[in-house]
Amino acid sequence: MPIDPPAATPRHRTPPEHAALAEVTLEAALAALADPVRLTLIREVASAQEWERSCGSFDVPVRKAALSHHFAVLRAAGLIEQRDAGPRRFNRLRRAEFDARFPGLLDAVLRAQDVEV
Amino acid sequence: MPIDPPAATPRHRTPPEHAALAEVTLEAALAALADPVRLTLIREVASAQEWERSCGSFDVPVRKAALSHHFAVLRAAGLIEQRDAGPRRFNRLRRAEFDARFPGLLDAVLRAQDVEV
DNA sequence: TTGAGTGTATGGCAACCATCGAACACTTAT
DNA sequence: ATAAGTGTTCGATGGTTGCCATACACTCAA
Repeated sequence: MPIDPPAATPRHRTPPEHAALAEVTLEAALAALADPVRLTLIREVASAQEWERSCGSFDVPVRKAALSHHFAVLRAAGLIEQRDAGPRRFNRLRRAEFDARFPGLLDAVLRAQDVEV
Repeated sequence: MPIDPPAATPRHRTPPEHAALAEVTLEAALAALADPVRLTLIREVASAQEWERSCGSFDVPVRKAALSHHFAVLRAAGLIEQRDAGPRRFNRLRRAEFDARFPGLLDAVLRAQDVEV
């Protein structure tokens, strides 16, 4: 593996990669949603403005390394898009695109009520 | 645990237990659907008559022990109901009940098209 | 330049899950 | 009684996953 030459101009963080929805399988989409932490993330980002929430602004009981992993899974499933702004990474739900790929799935998940205890 | 007394009349196999839909969590439902073998089972049982397909009649690339496990997961997720008839165990999709618990979810999953290769 | 803030990458670990072979239980037919 | 067919349970195994701590990379402000 070649070594990067020192950058003459200040390097920028490599922007996150996003999945093409056409290549997301149903199984991957369901697996991404079948996790309590990721479900919380999706619900919160769904109920916020686009690009409003940065990755660290979510109240989930995991450390930031695990959180970063969960966001990578959500990106790979085509569920969220991320954009860097300064030191933070902001999120939006890819609702229209995901709906086009899996019609009704995201709505059904977001509408589902949890059981009363 | 008490020992069963010898049965005077011929004993019957204990019928399968089915989940109460109210107690099925969204996470459990999604996890049950996020497996290729189980997805195949659900699709095939959905496109057949009720009580038409016995457990062994599905064309999935696993042995019967794993198959039995997958059916247990689908039962626990409230997705299928099973009934014994002779030596076989027949299946039906609990479509109406599952729809009432998670409106639109099963339809979205069954409507989802797989990616063309 | 230094430091604080934010997020990612890596390595390790524990828990979970899908699978199998084997043994078992039950039903039906011979 | 025997045998064939169907399905479950058990124990073991290998792979995956979720998590953490640590180290690193980048941005911005002081």
